[in-house]
Amino acid sequence: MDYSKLFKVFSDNNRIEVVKNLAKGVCCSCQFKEKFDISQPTLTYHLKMIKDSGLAVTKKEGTWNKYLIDFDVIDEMINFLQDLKASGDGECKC
Amino acid sequence: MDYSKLFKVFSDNNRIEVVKNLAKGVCCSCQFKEKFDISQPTLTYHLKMIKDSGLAVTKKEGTWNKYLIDFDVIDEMINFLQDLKASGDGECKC
DNA sequence: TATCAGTATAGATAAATATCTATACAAGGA
DNA sequence: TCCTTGTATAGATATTTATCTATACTGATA
Repeated sequence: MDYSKLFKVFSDNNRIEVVKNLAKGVCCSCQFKEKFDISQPTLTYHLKMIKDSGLAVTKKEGTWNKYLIDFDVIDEMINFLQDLKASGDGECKC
Repeated sequence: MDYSKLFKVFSDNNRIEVVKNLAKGVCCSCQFKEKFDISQPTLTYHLKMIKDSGLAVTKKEGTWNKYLIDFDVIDEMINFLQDLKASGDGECKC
């Protein structure tokens, strides 16, 4: 699990919005076009990045290519952050 | 709260390691030097970025500048991801 | 089969990023 | 007050990123 790749998805505000929409079930590019002020190739670029990180999977249905969030991966991110919290108490050990 | 800035902190593997160390209470730069193969100015650059995101605060003690993780901010990130999960069921609504 | 709609790739580019070396600043101690 | 140590800034640079336009590919349908 490459956490840097995963967290990088959320390092861009356009991508955060794309992911939020995917999570809500907006899975077709056609629906994004109305919502964002970015070109179709740029949207494809972001979707590919989200897919490559492991956060989404694709399902081809005829002409449409559906992107679906893998909620287990979000859980892994949450676990990562919770482990980080549990690893210390914030006190300096110097 | 600028989530893109916050998540960007974790988009670089060196920074992830720095944050992990900070969380464990390794708060002085001197201790990082032995652990990482990066120069002192590069480490300062990463620490500044972590601070600017809000994930850490600094406390000057004489010559030393201590960096301390704000665990509440990690909680906010966890909440963000949990809200994302709660926002849908992964089913396509097209 | 020719066309159309949806999607992806190629190529270009401006901006951001991660890194370095050299230098400056700041606080404590000889 | 000068030196040392810890830290930050300046300036340079190679790489990565986000974005675009133009083009290609892929299925469905007339």
